[in-house]
Amino acid sequence: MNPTPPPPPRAPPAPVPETACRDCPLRPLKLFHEPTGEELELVQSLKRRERRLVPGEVLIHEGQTDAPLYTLLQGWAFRFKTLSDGRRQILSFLLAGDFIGVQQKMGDAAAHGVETLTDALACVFQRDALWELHRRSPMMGFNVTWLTAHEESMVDDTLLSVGRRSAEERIASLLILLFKRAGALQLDAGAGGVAFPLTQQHIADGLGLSLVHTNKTLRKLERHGLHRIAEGRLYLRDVKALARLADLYGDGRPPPRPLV
Amino acid sequence: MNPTPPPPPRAPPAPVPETACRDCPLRPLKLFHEPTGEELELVQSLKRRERRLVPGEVLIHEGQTDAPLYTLLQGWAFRFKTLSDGRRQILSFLLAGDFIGVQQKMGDAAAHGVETLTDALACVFQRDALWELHRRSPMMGFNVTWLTAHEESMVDDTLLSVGRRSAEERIASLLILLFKRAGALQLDAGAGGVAFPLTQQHIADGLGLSLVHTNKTLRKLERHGLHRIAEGRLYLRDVKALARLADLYGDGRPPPRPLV
DNA sequence: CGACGTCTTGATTAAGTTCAAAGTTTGTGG
DNA sequence: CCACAAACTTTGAACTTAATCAAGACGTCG
Repeated sequence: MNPTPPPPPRAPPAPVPETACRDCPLRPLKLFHEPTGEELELVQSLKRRERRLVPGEVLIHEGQTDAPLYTLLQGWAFRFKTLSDGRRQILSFLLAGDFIGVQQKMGDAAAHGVETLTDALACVFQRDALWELHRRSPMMGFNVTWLTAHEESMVDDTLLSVGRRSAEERIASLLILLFKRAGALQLDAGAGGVAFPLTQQHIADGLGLSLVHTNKTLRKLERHGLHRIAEGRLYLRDVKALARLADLYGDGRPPPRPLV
Repeated sequence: MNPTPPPPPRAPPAPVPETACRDCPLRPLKLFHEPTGEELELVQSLKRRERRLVPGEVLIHEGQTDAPLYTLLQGWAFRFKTLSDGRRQILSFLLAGDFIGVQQKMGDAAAHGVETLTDALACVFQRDALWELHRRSPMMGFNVTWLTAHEESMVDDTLLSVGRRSAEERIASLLILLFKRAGALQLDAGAGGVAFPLTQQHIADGLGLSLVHTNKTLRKLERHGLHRIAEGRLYLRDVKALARLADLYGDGRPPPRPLV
């Protein structure tokens, strides 16, 4: 079917100074709820350390039993599952502000792996942070539920794509969705495109397509002037046409969401 | 691509006596956590009423903005999304004990529809029950997060299937998974098979396949003696072979989970 | 330079879709 | 209890999309 080569290994990260939650680089983005001082303190108290990662580094191994909780502070990553013969499906892409590891419910084995696409920085929380969050702040607990539900609805979208959209449609919708997410995180909106660290293999694995067919479809859309990917950036040339292809409805800015 | 005919309409349900949470028919199944008296009272206080449903009835419409929260007490249902030309993807199947509606985050439009497969009974909760649950019982809030994460991990599994498994493999894994879930809910284990209300169209829509190909693949597996579906029941004849096909690992009983 | 990872393209093949048509089961009303 | 309609299942045949196979081009890094 569709095996995927093993991820590229690289040198381990060097130690770095820590960021205080109150100085979290993500807060100024007004993409998130304004936390109270108490909430900030609570999160800070649960944060164990930071972890700096290089591209292709595995944050959580499939089947790992003791994975901690993370919040991605910088960079891109993705969640994935693999079949025993190597076929891989990327379940979702993770960007700054995404919460990682709620799925491996309590002491259970991680049902999916997490790997970085770029250099990245992640907050590491102690294993019982999830419970502490709920126990000590119902609001933060509620936020975690919200984030988890939000994450699920992104997987729902992908499942719709992979199950029912053609290759062209899948790619169009992925490009639009990632463009929006990445755009929301960078100060200057879409003008000069957004950073786009995926290889075609990642796109293929995220959409249930083969590498070759992904390439051909991507080229076709590009030839028709719908988009362009160059030097690690994505430019949408004809959002209308892409949206039409993708059969995407909603377009409003995403509502503010919690940050843990 | 793959349009789906509209769901069959039927007469509206008649009013019925309500069930008290403390007499919840699901509790005895020891499939769920043992709730404290307080928790039971809390849930009871948030429960508004019950809703009895016939097969093919829509519990939540795609895009509906004021959908309440439900817990499915009896029967089967499924969550789905539809493309504007009618192609439909079933996102997950819902069985007794499943919590419905967490995804439509707070006052937002439901991103997916929910429809029954059988006669069903659902507990209806007031709209702010999600928050009340968190606020008044961190443990119940935590349970909601757990359930949401669990639900996501089921979608993850389906995405792996639809993205990377062949038709045979997809069907094998769906049959096994549903067999386990349904089996866990009926007192007598798999001996005589489990109730199985899906039509081939539902299987197709759940696996991203066409109806015709689903039928052919199903027949093939049946001819090879792997399973049998008859009179609305599913019998697994060769679980080993099915599991091998599906490339399924874990087999232990599912851990007890919360019931809200 | 050579090795490796990524992208690109053409040719061939296979899995799955679409079309068409019967056959079967189930529910309804007379 | 029968007749009929509707929904569901089954099968064959033609067609299409996407996978697989095979090479080559390009770029980066040691």
